[in-house]
Amino acid sequence: MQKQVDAEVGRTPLSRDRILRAAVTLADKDGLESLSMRKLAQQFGVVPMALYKHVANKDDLVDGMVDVVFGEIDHPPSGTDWKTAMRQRALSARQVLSRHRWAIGLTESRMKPGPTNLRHHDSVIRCLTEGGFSIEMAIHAYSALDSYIYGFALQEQQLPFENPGEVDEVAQTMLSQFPSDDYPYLAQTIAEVINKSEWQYADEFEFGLDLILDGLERVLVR
Amino acid sequence: MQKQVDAEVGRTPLSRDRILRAAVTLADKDGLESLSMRKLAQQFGVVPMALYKHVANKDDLVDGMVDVVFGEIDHPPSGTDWKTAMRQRALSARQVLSRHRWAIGLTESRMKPGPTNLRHHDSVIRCLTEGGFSIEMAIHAYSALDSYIYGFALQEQQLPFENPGEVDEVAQTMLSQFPSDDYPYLAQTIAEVINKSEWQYADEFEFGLDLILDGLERVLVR
DNA sequence: TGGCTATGGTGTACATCGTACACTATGGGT
DNA sequence: ACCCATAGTGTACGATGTACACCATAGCCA
Repeated sequence: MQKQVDAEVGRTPLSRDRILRAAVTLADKDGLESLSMRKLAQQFGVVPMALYKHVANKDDLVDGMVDVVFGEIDHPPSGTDWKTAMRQRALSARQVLSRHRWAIGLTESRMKPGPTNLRHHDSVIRCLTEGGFSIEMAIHAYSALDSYIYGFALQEQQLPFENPGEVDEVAQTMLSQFPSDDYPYLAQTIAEVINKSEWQYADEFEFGLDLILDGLERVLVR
Repeated sequence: MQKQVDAEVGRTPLSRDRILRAAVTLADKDGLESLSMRKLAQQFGVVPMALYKHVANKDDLVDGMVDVVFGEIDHPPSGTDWKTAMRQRALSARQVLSRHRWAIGLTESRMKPGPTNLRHHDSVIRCLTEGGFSIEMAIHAYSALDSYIYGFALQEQQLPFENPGEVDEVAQTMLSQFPSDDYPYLAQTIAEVINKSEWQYADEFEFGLDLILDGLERVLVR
């Protein structure tokens, strides 16, 4: 009987994996805020409580989603020097985090990291130690790099514009909003941004990244 | 009549400011997750809807809370070189963010920054340009530093332990949890952490911070 | 002095959420 | 032929944000 319904609706059985994937795409589209068990269940043509056979509760769901996202980040490739490997990983991480902007503040999950996470950490530390870092220095380096990466993603997420095209417009209205005498330096900065057309915040990423990587290299060889 | 009630209960009139402060301390105590309009209203012995005379809705409330928090961050002090000034600001920011851990992921508020925020930005840019940075370089520097600061706070917030005392314990259970053959480098790292007693993640902050500051100095004088 | 209106607090009501709990159908193993 | 683990259903409850209509007060102008 139920089987017939399933067949009619063209329903594949649920699974933690399918649920997590659907949840991620849903969050990508509408934000995590508006992701509810009910809407998620609807995606599968299923009653909300059905999800709870595969997921302990909403927190568990979100933990799983975060794990999926972090699984998308490339490991530092082997076969190159640590610097380009870590650089590549950083770029991948930024891409992934900007694809799943909702995941950024959410790393409470990592209180109990999944295997995906652990494997990634292992890869990174391996890359660094093989590149000549002591364990202690590797910790320093890893912490510095990831802080920068997540922080950048965080800032990028909360800019008052979404597309590069909007930058000028937003900047203009900001300038007109407040008397530039109140915030002279800020006003000058905004003017500069308007001036050099095609400025994108995303381009800032590599500047800071290289600052850190170069700094690490310097303390390494010392 | 109402006045009598107010007097009996010892009630001062509400105000946006009082509400925001109460909300912040409440969030500090129990986390933002469990901050509800009802609980907040209860703090004042008032019905939930009363708050809406001073606050547009919960988003507006949170925006206000974030603004309060960012107002606590020291501006870069004038009268010193840019490097120590910016260093001091960074330390202050970290302190504030670790005092209000809930505020870290929440900067969607800054989509419409309050005056507090604008004034702070102005201060920072001023500090940098007076220190010899071009506007373009100041943007680079500001972005790099703040990305690092927020990212570090984010990471710190989501560590699997709260007090330095727990570090060893957590590390031990982690080590025993997974076969160290699966994650050899990670295992080695954890062992190292256990080994050097009194390791605190907080100490990592200054390493990365100085990495960035030194890097900035170098590109400045170049 | 008396009444008008803006302001701020009240009460009720509703939609939406996460999820506990009891149920039913199914399909594989004995 | 039966049993039982597994997966999906249905109903129900408490909590939450907030719309809307209401009322008390205080300050103002006549």
